[in-house]
Amino acid sequence: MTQPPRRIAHLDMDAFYASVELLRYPELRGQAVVIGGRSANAPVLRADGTRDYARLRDYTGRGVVTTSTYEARALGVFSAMGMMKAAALAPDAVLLPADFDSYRHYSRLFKSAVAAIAPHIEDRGIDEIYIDLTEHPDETRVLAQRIKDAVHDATGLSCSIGIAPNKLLAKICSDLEKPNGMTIVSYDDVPLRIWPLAVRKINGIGPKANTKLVALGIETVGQLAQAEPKLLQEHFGLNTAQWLRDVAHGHDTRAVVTSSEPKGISRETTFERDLHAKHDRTALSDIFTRLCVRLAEDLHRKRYAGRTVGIKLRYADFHTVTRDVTLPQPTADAATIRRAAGECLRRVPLEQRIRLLGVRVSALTPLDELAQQRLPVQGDLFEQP
DNA sequence: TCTGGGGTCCTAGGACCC
DNA sequence: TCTGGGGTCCTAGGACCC
Repeated sequence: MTQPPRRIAHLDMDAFYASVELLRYPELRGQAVVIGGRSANAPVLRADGTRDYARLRDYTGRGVVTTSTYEARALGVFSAMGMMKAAALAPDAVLLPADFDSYRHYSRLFKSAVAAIAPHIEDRGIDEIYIDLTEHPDETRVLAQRIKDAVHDATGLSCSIGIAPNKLLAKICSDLEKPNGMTIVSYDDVPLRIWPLAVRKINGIGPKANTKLVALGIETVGQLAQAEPKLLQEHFGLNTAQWLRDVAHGHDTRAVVTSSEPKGISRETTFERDLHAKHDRTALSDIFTRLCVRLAEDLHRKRYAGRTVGIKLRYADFHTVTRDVTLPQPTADAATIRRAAGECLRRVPLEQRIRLLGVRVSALTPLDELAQQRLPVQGDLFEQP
C-alpha cells in the first residue's frame, strides 16, 4: 500500500540575526553589516543622538562571522569565516556583536505565528523549522503565502519557504529563491530542478564528503544519481553509499518530529591567546571552574541532570581531544561536575598549548523525573552555584 | 587573514553478560 | 584444551548542522 505524498515545508528566516539588528538600527539598511565578536563592539550613542558603529577593520581577535547582510555577502563575507579574513575583504562593513536574547525573542515570535496556522512543527534551531502541512486543508501556494505574511506581521522579518514531499527536498528548495522566496517542488521536478545543483546543497553532505565526491568527478546531484553504486560503496561504505543514492533521487522518509529531549548540554570557550597547562595554571583553572558553574546553571535552568561528564580540549594546532566519565548517579552540581571533569583532564596530554576548553554533561534525565522516582542525585541539587 | 559555540548522529572497539 | 554469538554500555573521534 503506497502512502499519499506528504506536504512538508521548510521555513528559513532570511539572514536572521542581521535582519533582527536592522529592525533595531534601521539606518543600517542597505549597508554591509557583519554580526560577530564580543559586546565590546556594541554601537555607542553620541550626544547628538546618532550612533557610532564599529567597523570590521577595527576588529582584532579570534572570532568568526556569525551572520552577514546580503550586501556583506556580495563582498565575499559569509557565516563561519574568520573575522580577520572578513575584515580584509570588507574593512568598511559595520560590525555588531551578537545579541542572542533578542534573536531568541524574535525566534519565539515567528514560531508561534506559524504555529497559529499550522501547529505540526519541528524545531531546527533558532531560525528554521519544518512544518508538516499534509493534513492542512488549504491549497499549497495560498497556505505558504499566509505563513509568510503571518511571520512578517509578527516580526517585521522576511523568510523563505520550500514545500516538497519530504524534508530533504523542502530544505533544498527553501534555499533556491532566497531571500523572501517561495519554492514548491514535486518528485516530478527533481530531474529539472534538483539534479543541476551542486552535491554540497544536500543537507548532510559537508566539506569532507563534498571533496571526496568532487575527486570522483561527481559535482552535481544528477551525477550522484547516475554514479555506480559500487564506486560509492568503495569510497563511503555501504550505509553512506545507500544514503547518497537515496538523496540524489530525492528520497527521504524522515518524519517531522514535533518534540525531543536534549541529549547533552555543554559550555566551551576559546581563549584570547593559547594557554599552557603549567605556565597559565591558575588562569586555566579559573576558566575551567567558571565553565562548570555556568554549565550547572544551564542544567538547573533547563531542569536536567546527567550521568556522563566530559571535557573537550583543542590544542594550538587545532587538534581536538575529548575524555568523559560516567558517574553512578546523575548530577547537576557545579562542584561534582568540576571534580569529574578534573579527572578527565588528568587523562589528557598537556604539553602543547591549548586554545579551547569545554565541559559537557550528557546521558540526561529530567530533574522532575528523578524526584518523582526518588532517585539519588550526586551533589546538592539546590545549591546555587 | 588561520578557523566560535551549541548541538546531533554515526562508527568502532572493548568490557561485560547471558 | 584455542574459541560462538548476540546485546548493551562505555569511551573516543569525526562529520555535520545552525
